Amino acid sequence: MSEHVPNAPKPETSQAETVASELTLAIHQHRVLPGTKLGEDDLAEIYGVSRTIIRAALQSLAHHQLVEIRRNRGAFVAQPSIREAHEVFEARVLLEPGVARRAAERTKPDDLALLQRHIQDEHAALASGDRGAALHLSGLFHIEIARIADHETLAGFVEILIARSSLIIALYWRRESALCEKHAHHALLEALRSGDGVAAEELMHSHLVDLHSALDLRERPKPARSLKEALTAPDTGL
Amino acid sequence: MSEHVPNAPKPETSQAETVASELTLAIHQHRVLPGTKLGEDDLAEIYGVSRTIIRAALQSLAHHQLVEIRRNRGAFVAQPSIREAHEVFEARVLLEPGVARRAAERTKPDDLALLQRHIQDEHAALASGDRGAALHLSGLFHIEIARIADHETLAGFVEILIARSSLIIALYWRRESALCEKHAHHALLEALRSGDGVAAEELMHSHLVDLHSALDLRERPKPARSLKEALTAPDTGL
DNA sequence: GTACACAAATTTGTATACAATGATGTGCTC
DNA sequence: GAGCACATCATTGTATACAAATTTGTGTAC
Repeated sequence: MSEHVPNAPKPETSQAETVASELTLAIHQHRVLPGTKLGEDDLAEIYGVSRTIIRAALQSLAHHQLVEIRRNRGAFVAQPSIREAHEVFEARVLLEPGVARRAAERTKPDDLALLQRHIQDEHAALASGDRGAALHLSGLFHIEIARIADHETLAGFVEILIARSSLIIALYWRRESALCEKHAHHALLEALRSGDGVAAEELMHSHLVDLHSALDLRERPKPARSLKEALTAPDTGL
Repeated sequence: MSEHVPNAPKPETSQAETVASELTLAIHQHRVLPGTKLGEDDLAEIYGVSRTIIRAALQSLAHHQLVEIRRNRGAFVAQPSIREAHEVFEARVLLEPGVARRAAERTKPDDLALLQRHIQDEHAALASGDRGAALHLSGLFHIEIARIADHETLAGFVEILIARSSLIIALYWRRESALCEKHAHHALLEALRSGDGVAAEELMHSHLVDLHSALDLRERPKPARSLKEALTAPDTGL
C-alpha cells in the first residue's frame, strides 16, 4: 500500500510538483528575488530532471502568478506592481478576516499546538537572523488558519494571495519597520483558542491593515534586479 | 499538420492557450460533461497538435479545477462534490457583491453597452433552446462586471468561481426551475447605469443566493456519466 | 568611434520516441 | 464454472531531438 516515506522510491507526487514546491519555497524565502530569470536548462541541471518537468513546474508557478512567462523569452520571478500590491492586500483584507472567524469556530486542540509551533519557529528564525525563513513561516501561519477554517476554496485563494504577498514584501518592505508579527499572531492564536470568532476577525483585520501600511508603496520604479533590467530602468534614488 | 485553426498566421497566443480556451468553452457550454475522460491522444488528434500542447492545456484547466488529473490515469472533467458546490457559492456570495459595488462606481458607457449586448445574446440563446450557450453568456456577464470593477486579482478569483459554477450547474441544476436570470441581470445593469453601488451590491447578493438555492444539493451520488463510471456508482434515482 | 547589419550561439517551442504504469483479456487451477 | 496469475494492450510520464525565435558577438561602413 502507501506508506508515507519522505524519500520514497515510488513518488506519490509527480516530479513536477516536487520541483514546483522547491521553487515556491525558494521564492517564499527570498532566496531567488523578483525579476530573476529562471532558465529551463539551468533548472533542469539543478534538479536533475528534463526540461519537460521544469516546464510543467514553471507553468504551475505562473498560474499562481509567482513567475511570469514571456513567450520565447523565458520565465522570470514575478515583480508585482504597486497597483498589484494594493490589490493583493485589499483582497486579503476582504477574505482573511472572515476566514479567521470561521477558523475560530472550528479550531481543534491539535491545530492550536501546530500554530503554537509555527510561532515558535518563526521567532527562532528571526532570532537567528534568517529573515527569509521567518517570512515563510509567517505566511504558513495564515495558510494554517485558512486550513483550520475548513473551506478549501477560500483556503486556495488565501494561499495564492500569501504567495504573492511574499513577492510584494520582497519588493516593497520598508526597511526600518521591524518584521515583528509575533504579537499579532499570538493574539490571533489566543482568539482561536477561546473560540472567539469576532475577536479573531477583528485581529486579523487590523493585522492585515498593519501589514499593508508597513509597505512602502509610493510611486517608484520596481527594483528590477539582476542582468541589464536593473540598468535600463531609472534608479530608485536610494 | 496544422489545418485546424482557420486564421492563425502568427499566433500571438500559444497553441496551448488556444486549446485551453476551446476546452474551457466546451465545458462551460456543457458540450462535454463532468466525468468525461479527456484522453491526450484523442485531443491531440482533434486539435491537430502534439500531446505536449494538450498536456499543457490540461494542466492549465486542472489549475482552474475544471479538470482533475489522476496520476497515470489521465484527465477527467471535474465533478464538484456537494460540499464543493456549497463552498463555491459561499465564496461567490462573499466576493461578488463587493465587486459589484466597486463596478457600479466605475462603470463607463461602453461597459453598459457591452453588458446590454450580453443580456440580449443570453436571451436569444435561451429562446433558440441553446441552454449551454445561454449558461456561458450568463457567466460572462458576471465576469464582465468583475472586469469593470477594475480589480484584476478579485476578477481572477471570480472567473475561477464562475468556471466551477458551470460544472456545479451541470451536475446539480434543478430541472424544474427555469434558468431565468434575465430579470436579475437587467436589474444589475440598471444599478450600474445609475452608479448605485449599494443597490448593485444588494442585487448581486440576492441574485447569488437565488442561484445557490436553485441547486438541488441534497445528498446523492454524483452523476458520473459516460463509460463504465456511470455503472460502478449507484443510480441517482431520477 | 559610433551605428548598423549580419552571423553565431543560446534559449525556448514543439514533436516524437521510449519507458512505466494501469487496464484488459486469456488460460490455468481447483 | 469461479477465481487467480500472467501476458497483452492501451495510455500516461519522461526524456530527447529538432525547429523557431531571441540574444549575443563581430565586422564593416561612415
